[in-house]
Amino acid sequence: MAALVRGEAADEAKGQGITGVDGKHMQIGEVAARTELSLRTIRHYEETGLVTPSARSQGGFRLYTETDVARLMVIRRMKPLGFTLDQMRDLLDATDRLDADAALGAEEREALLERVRTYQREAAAQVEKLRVQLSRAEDFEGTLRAHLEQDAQAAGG
Amino acid sequence: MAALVRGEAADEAKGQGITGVDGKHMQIGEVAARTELSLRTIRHYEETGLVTPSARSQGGFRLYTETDVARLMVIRRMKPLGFTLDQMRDLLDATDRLDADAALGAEEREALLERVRTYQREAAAQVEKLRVQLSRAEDFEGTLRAHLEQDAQAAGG
DNA sequence: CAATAACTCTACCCTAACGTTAGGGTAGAG
DNA sequence: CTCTACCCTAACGTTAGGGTAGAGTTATTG
Repeated sequence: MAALVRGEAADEAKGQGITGVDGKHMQIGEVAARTELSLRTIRHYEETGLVTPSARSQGGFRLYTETDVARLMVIRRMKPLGFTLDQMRDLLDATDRLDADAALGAEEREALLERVRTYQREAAAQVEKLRVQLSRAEDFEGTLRAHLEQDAQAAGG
Repeated sequence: MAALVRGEAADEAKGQGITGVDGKHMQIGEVAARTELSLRTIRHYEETGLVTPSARSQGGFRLYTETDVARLMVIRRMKPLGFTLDQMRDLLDATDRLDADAALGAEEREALLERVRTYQREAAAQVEKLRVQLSRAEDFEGTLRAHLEQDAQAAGG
């Protein structure tokens, strides 16, 4: 099991001031606090089929498990890679099915793997882009600071 | 002069297969190639008042100078910092006016400097965010690769 | 059993920064 | 002319949410 998304750590939750409706499920607000994602974002992820809450309350409140939260965390890590939500859904689907392991035709299995490999390559490429962006940003920030210092000189001298 | 945007390097341009309509101006396509920005993006920057081409041809083609290109390059470096186009316009306005140097009331001058300083602080903060994102991205990419390797094992063993 | 605070729901409109057509004009070579 | 390679405007589409309204739900307290 090398699941991208792992859950079932509900035990740990109890001890932490977590209001857990029934100790196993939590409402969207708590999930938002823990993932640092907005309510709107989390709902949006559901709208686009990225993360569906494991349950709903009688009154219709979304109820999430630790697994759901873990999945959201994965998505949060993916975000900087610039994937669209659709791509993320696609990738998570693939890894989910690979992890379900069980009985997959060798052919289907290979197809899934190839899909994941493609994303991995794209991810690597994006990491490179991020590096470039970071250095450009640093560069700019430096220029800006230099500009200020130099300008302060102009004023003082 | 520590201008954020510098131009007037038209000399260097001549030697480089640049079609320069009249040696001093170039059309949008060439600008796009040199800045690695899309035509749409460049036009959009004009729509929002970020970079106005220095001239137009008889027929209405946008004509850019080296200075314009330099300005676009600055913007490109700013992009990863997550500023909005409005903020960039604002900042470029400020630095432009500071560089025009000449006669600025000490008061106005200080106001401009403070504006720039604010952006500089925000830039620094964003650089930090970018670092976090980069590390999250690397992290994810690594996880994904590990996942694949591990999965290859599962298949082989 | 209210009442109430705190939270959540759906539905819908709004935004930024472009992408993407569609339909048409321009520059310059042959 | 006519071709080809560019360029133009106008306008709607897309992505990833933000914000708000109006109404319902849960948990708590008297």
